Amino acid sequence: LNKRITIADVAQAAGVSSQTVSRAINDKGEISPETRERILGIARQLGFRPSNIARSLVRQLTTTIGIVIPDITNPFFSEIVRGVEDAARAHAYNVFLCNTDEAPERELSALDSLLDKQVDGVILCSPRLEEDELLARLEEIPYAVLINRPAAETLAHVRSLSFDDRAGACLAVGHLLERGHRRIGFLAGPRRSRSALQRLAGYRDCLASARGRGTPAPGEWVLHCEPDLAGGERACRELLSAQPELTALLCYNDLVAIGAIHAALDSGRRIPEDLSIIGFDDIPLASYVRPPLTTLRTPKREVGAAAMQALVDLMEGQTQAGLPSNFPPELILRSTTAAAPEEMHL
Amino acid sequence: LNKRITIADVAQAAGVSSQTVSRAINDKGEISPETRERILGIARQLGFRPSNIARSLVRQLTTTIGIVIPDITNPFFSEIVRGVEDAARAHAYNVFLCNTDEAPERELSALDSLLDKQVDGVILCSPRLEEDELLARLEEIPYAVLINRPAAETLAHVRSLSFDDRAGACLAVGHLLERGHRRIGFLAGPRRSRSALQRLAGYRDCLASARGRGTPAPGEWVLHCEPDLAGGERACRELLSAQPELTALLCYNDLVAIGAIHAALDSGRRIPEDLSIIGFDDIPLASYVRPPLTTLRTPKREVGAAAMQALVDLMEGQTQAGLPSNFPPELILRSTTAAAPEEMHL
DNA sequence: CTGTTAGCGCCTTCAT
DNA sequence: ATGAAGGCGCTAACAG
Repeated sequence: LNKRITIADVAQAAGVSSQTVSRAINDKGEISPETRERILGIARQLGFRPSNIARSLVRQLTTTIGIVIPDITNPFFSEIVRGVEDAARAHAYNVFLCNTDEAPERELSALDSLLDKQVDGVILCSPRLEEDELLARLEEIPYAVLINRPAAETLAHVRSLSFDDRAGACLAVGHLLERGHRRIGFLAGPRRSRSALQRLAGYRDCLASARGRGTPAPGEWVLHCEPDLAGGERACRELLSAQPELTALLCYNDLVAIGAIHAALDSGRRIPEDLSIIGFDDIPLASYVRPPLTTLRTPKREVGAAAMQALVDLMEGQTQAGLPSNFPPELILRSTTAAAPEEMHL
Repeated sequence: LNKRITIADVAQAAGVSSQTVSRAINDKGEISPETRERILGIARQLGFRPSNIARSLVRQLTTTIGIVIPDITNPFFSEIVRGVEDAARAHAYNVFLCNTDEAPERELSALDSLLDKQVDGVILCSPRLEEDELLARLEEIPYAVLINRPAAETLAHVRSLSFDDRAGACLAVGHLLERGHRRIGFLAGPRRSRSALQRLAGYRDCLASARGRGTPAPGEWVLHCEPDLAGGERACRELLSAQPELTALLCYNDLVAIGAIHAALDSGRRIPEDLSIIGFDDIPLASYVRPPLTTLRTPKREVGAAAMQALVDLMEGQTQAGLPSNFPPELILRSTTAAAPEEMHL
């Protein structure tokens, strides 16, 4: 409709060169305060908005970043994204959101479209890409921060932050062991998820060391599943009917745990009297479910914010020294765990 | 590091003018198929990526849109955003995400930054801006779709989609009335939210008509609250202690309802025997909570997708005829509602 | 302190 | 079917 008004229009109206206008709006030193104010006044009055895309073209910087996650609908990721966006706003960045549904090819095309848009950096959350493909894409990206996936150390423009999933799983298993549980199952989440694998490793290690050397937990106690309510419900039903001797269940995340509670209750088990359940992440709803869920709290927002901060540091060429890169979960005791039923305590 | 490779580089390598390369990558007609293929081959081989920002500068189009919402952490909005993003991807748009925490000034600055980035359009979800400020901003935006806020009909570049909150609230109240409830409270959500006001209107109308002409529900049965778990919990506690005669509670959304269940259970009430509760939205967790929540399902993803489609139609100058703009909720009966206790049924 | 010249990478005329 | 000139809106690098 009404044509875009440019720096040249302002310049003409102010009777100066467009360069002077540029200096005024960019608050560069070399300009007299009076003319600066005068120009700014005229600009405002004309309704002038600098074109970021023109600016980006010359600066080769867009003050834009991308975040790619499996699914914004998952509370775990929406918390991370919130942390990222808050931090991004504080640094005057805008953020592109991309969902991939854990599909590697969607990850690829998300990264492609972000590269096309010339984002200054990207935050990649729980990538499912194969190592070589990930590395290939990472080479094209100016700066990247990976969440829950170690970065090749050779890449100076890439950083990696992780939740300490292994330690978290250990904490959970330790708690159950203390309460006398010995037959502990694990609803393990997606097979391709790194955090699922880490949590599995923590579960295995802790359980094995408690059972004495050379006696790992039976593989039948572990069942992979979709990381959502339906996945947890289905997996719990299946696992409990195959392994009815289990007295406790560690779950990949809170959604899975809540699904599992549902299935266990349906099967006539009482929680926690007959079956203890521990979740992972401590989503806001965890304490509102019945019974309130014992879980491992992961600092989701903090990690999101830290990822953005790391990205900014990377982009500004600052040092990364001293910034934490491994975020330990915290055990939150609520009401889904109790002493093991009919079990010899020590 | 390695300099960006441009259309000119490809042109040189192919021994043609950059114009020809441009024609090749844009698949314009006027070029021989052979040279086109040859150029495309060279481009691929050189790792050429067209610069979207240069392209945007000349075309004055960015294939980018923005969505502004109160909080991505709220499952209601994350579902809408997911619908938007899916549809956007299908149309080759990227989407900027902005959270406002329902703060009008944050809405303003979100819109500002989106305008600076020259998005082609924006989807504004549950805006809290005053009418005049909203209109002022809308004028600067090329195209906009509002969700849950009627647009001024004079604005040809703006469309509006809404959930039929009023009808939904009526449905809920009707269900409760049928079950014999007469003293029905409403945990009404944010005072400034339009959908809260609509739901309140539906609640009032239906209740008043049931109680006979001229006898509206007492104002003390309504309490506004934050639209989250803690808000619902607190408000329920307060409302029940002030109005212990209530036998049913309609809640602004599922989060509030779940918080309310928590508070009601804590106060010693049984649900649904002593108190019936109805939520709004049907978030995924609604059926996993104990007792499973009776609620009104709003088509969140569909509305998100419809909003994006409407925006695309607007941007492409297509007609909007026949597209729905009012989305009715559906009553989902689960286990938090029952017949009113000790009440004369009819 | 201010203005001029150039060019970011691409596409839209218009020629050829 | 292809090329040459010009410009999208802005800023860097020099002048003055």
